[in-house]
Amino acid sequence: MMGEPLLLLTRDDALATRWSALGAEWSLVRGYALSDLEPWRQQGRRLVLLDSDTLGFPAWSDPDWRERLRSIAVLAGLGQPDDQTGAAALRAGVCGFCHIYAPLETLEAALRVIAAGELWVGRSLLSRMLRGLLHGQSEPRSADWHTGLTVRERQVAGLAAMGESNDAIARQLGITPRTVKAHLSAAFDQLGVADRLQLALRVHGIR
Amino acid sequence: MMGEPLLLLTRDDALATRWSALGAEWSLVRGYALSDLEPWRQQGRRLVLLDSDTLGFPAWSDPDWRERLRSIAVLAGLGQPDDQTGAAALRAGVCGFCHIYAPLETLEAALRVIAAGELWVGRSLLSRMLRGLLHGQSEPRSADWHTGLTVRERQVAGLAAMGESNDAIARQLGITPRTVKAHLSAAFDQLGVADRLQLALRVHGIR
DNA sequence: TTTGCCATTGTCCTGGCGGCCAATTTGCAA
DNA sequence: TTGCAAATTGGCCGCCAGGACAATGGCAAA
Repeated sequence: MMGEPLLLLTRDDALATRWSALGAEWSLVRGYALSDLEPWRQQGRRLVLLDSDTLGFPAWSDPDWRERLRSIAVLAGLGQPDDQTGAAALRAGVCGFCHIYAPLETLEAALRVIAAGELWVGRSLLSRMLRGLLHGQSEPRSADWHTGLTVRERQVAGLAAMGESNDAIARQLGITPRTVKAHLSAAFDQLGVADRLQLALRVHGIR
Repeated sequence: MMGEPLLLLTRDDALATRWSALGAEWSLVRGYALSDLEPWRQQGRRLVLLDSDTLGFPAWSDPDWRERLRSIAVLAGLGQPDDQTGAAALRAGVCGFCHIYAPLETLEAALRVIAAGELWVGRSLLSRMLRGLLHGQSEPRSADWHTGLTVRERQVAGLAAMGESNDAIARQLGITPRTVKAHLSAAFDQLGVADRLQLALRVHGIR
């Protein structure tokens, strides 16, 4: 039950619930704002899991980030782990990033890596970085699958794209399965896809 | 209807049918064996779309490949576009590779690129190459999602992972939807997944 | 030849998914 | 204040997917 302290920084209670299963390996502490980072570091803690989706903080390009993240190991959960955002987050000083709704096994693996002082970078960004090296430029492509979607629709679409069922999504978000279907339908229309598999392919940059 | 000649090299009639839609941009010629490459080059043709799945040709490590592929632009369709296979194919001299059942838009884009003398390399390989550079070694991980699957099951699983419906798969393979379901069920059991979305995530290296 | 794997197809059935029509509440902007 | 957009939920209905149970023919190894 012990383990290194891990700060879960998110305003999304559903997300915090999802992350709470990490308690088996780390001592979880819930945070709600960026200002929680300062005391965390001063207490000698290092590990942080950061939700960049619901937190509504400054842009990654903000130079303040480097100071905020100094000497702490932050894993950033991104709504859309694409090249732009991921690279920006890395430049800002995070030690890694992954999908905001990544499976717990992935989060655990990533946290272990950054806890060991390494970097954890998703395949997506790596691919684009290398493509940029080869071709001299990187195309944004599917980086913005979520444009036109509302916040809630993004959440639902993100979970659906990770293989979650409507009921599971409903439970995690604390809403009715019916509402999940409503948001999903809206996302389908917006993205021009017919079902959740097509949506998943879109979200993950396939086709 | 004109356009640069493109050699479709496959023994899989269903695949050839699928590829036939490329006829809008290129003058398609069907090939059935590796020996068709030789006259193709001698006629001054360059573009080739190669099915490495059903062709049953020598391993990519075979040094003959470089000679066979000399001065022609070959896009290799791989059953499993992973780091091992992709890298080997590139070393063998192909100008690019992609999923054997990649959507036509992807094939078209790839063919245009290699027709222009560029390389077309999937994100998967790039990611792993860079990961190898960062960590000193590359883990096989999800590279072998197809182990334990029969040839037919791989075909079906591959198509399902690209978002095709059972009926669509049946039509493309010339079999009954019922048979597709049989192969899919077998694939589900083998891979330990419950539905086609989970299978897609597995196939594409997510989770 | 027997055994076993693979490909193929059939029917029945259940459950989840997605579409369609409709309603309420809340918060923000004109 | 009067909208308007977003979030929420309800019911109904049709379809496809996947599981259960079962069968046949081909082909290769033992």
